[in-house]
Amino acid sequence: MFRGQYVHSISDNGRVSIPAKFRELLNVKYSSNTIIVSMFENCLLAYPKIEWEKLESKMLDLPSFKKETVDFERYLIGNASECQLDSEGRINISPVLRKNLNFKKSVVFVGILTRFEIWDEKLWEKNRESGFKKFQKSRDQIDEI
Amino acid sequence: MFRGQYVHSISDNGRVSIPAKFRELLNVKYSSNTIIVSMFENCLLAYPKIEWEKLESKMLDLPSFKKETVDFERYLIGNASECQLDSEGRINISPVLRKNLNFKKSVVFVGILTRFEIWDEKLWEKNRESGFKKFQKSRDQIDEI
DNA sequence: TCCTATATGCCAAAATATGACAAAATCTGC
DNA sequence: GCAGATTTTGTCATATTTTGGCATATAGGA
Repeated sequence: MFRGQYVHSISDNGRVSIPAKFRELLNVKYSSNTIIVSMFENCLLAYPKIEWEKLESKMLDLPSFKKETVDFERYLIGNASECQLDSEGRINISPVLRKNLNFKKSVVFVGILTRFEIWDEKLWEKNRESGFKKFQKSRDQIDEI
Repeated sequence: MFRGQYVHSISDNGRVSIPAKFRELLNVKYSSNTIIVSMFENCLLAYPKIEWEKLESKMLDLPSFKKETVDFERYLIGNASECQLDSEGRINISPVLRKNLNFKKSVVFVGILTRFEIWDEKLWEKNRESGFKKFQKSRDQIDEI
């Protein structure tokens, strides 16, 4: 499972290396070094290809011209890109995504079970306080655990 | 699958190159460099020929005198045109379509699984905020995922 | 038929992505 | 705390993609 936080720097042309722990998981558990990166709220969202394809196959069954489908897919698929890790475990993040999320010098990788997020470091730091508050609030909503 | 966003500039006479990633998919998966381009909401909608034909055959099954069918088909089929990519992977967009959609300097290609959209960049940027809101809303509607 | 506007083909420059290598930084076991 | 191993980062060369320019072809309108 993806877990924990790692801060990495990102080069001028958008290259950034995936944490070694995450790479190992991709190798061992998913036997693949392909991930799909898309946008979410204020951060990138990355899935191992197999996990992502589960999502896509569900989307293919949706009525393709219905407004909700289009809005959903235009955002989630329209911002997605497939990345192969290179020989040193790096990926490229497209100019569009970097611009949207205001990626500057460093980014934070946040592991979340079957996926991980990528945040601009500054924004991540800024949200730390409110993140804690949101966590406190969420505790009361989550009855299943 | 078509995924992600690419910004390309469009020449004065309406020539624009299809993103390399999309071209590769056309080659590898569809073994064809023919696409069908039609109009959609504020943007163009493009399908590989095979996908377009699937769509057409589904339409043939619709009740052909029903008002919704006629309205739907008249718009989607009536605006469609077939394009071959040239040797550098470019297509031409007719003056009529460019005028309708107000295509100026740059356009954005948005991959959506079996098809892709083409937007005027300015308009796409203007809609980014509301696009995110629509995505947030649609998440609640799409309970399969 | 000729003229104009648009479409097409070809070439090459500019911009961008990719791959390989090595230096720097960090982690690990002792 | 140290030595060796691993990980992360920076740099440069190369390949690919995108763009612009120009010449030619084609079609439609006067």
